[in-house]
Amino acid sequence: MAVSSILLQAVPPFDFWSTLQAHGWVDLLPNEYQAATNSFLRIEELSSGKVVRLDISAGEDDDSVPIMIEIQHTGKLSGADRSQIENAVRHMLRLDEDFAEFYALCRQHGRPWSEMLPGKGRLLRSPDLFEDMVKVICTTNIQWGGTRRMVRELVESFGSPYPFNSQLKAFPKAETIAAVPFSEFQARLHLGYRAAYIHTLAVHYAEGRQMFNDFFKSESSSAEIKKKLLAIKGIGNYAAASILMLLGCYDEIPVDSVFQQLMYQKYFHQEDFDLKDALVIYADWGKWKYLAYWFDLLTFHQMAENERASD
DNA sequence: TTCCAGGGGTAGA
DNA sequence: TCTACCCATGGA
Repeated sequence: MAVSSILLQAVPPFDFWSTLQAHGWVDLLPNEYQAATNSFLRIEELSSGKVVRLDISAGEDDDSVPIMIEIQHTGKLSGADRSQIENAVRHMLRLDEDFAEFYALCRQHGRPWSEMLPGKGRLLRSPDLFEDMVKVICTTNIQWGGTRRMVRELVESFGSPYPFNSQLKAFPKAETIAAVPFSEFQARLHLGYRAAYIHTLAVHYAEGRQMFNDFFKSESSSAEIKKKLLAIKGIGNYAAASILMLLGCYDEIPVDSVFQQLMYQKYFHQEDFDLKDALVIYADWGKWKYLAYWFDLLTFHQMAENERASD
């Protein structure tokens, strides 16, 4: 086994821990949170075919936050391999996104947003859009434990194994799933009615990867991207808002049971409400609605947790 | 055993 | 645009 390393610099303010913990993505394979070191590992299949293990952690510094990537691999990493790993981690941690405008809005709003510390607000994502789209479909109409199970089944059944520990696998490529007959794909996993959505997505993604990657182009408005997302079977309003967030567009709220529960408990005093009235609550956040809602949700749960602890 | 989850597709109004 | 109904699966 060979070990290499890459050091990145995150421009402050940057909060590594909250980026990992802000939503559940760090707990979905092939990511694995390492609580003892406040880091996470990830098995990544590179374009060169190498399957490597990444251990990603962060240090403390006043001027910049060093992001350390330890890479365990076979043979020698090429320049292209190293570049791909660096870009993947930059993308996952959103090192190139600028949240200054959001932080300024937080300071203008009252609590809880005024307590938003700069550096927070980022939500971890996957290096590849296909992985994030599949994972979002796996969050629909199921509890979180079911999402973790379905993603685990996908990785264990179709992911490329890490050469030094075949128990560890990368997230399956769209091409890999597309090459499996649907009947076999459906039989080997327990995805319910989502099996057809995910298999069809894999086929289309493998055929037209560039079309999906065009979602990242800045000239596409989030409304245009949303329209394209809604045309994909298995993706409705909730999933589209979630995928837009993962793409870096925060202007749509993912209306699901979690959102409804927050509205019911915090804003409508345990009474029925109209969805339009609920969405008005975040209307003045413009293109930052998702982050405003998500921080509201996290702090509401944190306060409830604190109250339980003090009882 | 029943209910429903970090919903979505479809048909019909 | 809105509503009713159906969809697989497994945890609570």
